[in-house]
Amino acid sequence: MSRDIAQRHIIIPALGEIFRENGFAGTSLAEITYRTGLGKGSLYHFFPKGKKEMAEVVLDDVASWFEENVFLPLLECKNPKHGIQIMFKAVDDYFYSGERICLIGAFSLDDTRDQFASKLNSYFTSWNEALTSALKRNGLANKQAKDIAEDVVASIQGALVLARSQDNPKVFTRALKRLQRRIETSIHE
Amino acid sequence: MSRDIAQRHIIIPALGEIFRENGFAGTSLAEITYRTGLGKGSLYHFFPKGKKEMAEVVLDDVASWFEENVFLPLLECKNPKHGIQIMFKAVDDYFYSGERICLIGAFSLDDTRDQFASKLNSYFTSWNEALTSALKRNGLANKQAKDIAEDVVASIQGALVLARSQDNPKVFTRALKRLQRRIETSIHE
DNA sequence: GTCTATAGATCGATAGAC
DNA sequence: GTCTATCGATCTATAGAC
Repeated sequence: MSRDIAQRHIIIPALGEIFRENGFAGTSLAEITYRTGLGKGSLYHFFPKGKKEMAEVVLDDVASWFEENVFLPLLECKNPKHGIQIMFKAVDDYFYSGERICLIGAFSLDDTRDQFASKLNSYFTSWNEALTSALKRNGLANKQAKDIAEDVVASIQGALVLARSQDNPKVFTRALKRLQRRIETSIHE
Repeated sequence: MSRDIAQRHIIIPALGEIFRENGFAGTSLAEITYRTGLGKGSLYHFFPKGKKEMAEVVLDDVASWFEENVFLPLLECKNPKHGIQIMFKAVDDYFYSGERICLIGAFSLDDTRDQFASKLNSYFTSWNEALTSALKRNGLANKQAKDIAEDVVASIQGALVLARSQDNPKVFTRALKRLQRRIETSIHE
């Protein structure tokens, strides 16, 4: 790995948090300079296309984390019930039990979406498909599996919105428990 | 009503759509000038505190629409099952069956929240409490009513996020139907 | 009340020294 | 590679003519 790429990777987590806090339009290069400790010259050396490229790299980083820690376990776990357990644990960890928002969801709401449409779309599509697959391997019919998967993925997003607006992370953890119970019930009936 | 206040009310819906499309940080006075047809002089005449005051007035407008069309029916409808029906119809109408986002939800996700915290918080709290009340009057126990209400309010937000990210409003209408069925089932068991 | 003109700050991005 | 200096554009907000 070249030093450039290595250096890029070092600041990606910081970039992610800045975009989370301020949104895409609300994030300035001045703040990125301040928070990363890198001057604009360095930033443009690593990200020649500027702020948009920084966001793209962050979105790719989020997607690959979920690929590895959520979608793959759902798709490949030998015991699909265990795959779903892994998903809920990973989701709880990733969103700091409700104290962190979903960058993909946030970018989806305003016209920021149009600049990153395919990345945002494929994130949720992959999640939906992976969870549907795990549910079907648990014995659910195709239609019901799709129904529950969409419900779960949407509910997680909604719970993050609600937890933020109420400044109460427990809204999120309560939702996760509800969803786990709902899946358990569906599988066992 | 003074002419100032009347004139203010005329442009509030336009302001709302602009903030919905661009977010708070992404909305410029230049675009507001262009879309409303009012010069900056006029805008600052009606909203002396500028962009922030415009957003506050829009948020109040959203809140009062929901008070009248969603929360009050839930709280006061003689037949609480009918109140819930009214809620789902109003929600479907308000969000244009999934083609419109929730401004309150969008403002909640990034640091915009901190500027409007109490308005965002009370919107969701009121919704939650009104729906909980209707569910209890349908015979549900307090705990279960609170549980379902939080689930429904969060799921609606999440479905709006998902519908936008997938550019597919049907994700939203499917979610509304799921939630209606879920409530029906809870009440009748 | 509504406009134009513009202040003063900040924006994203670039240039060039080192 | 990283910095400082700076460009031109755009930002919010104000001033003042009408």
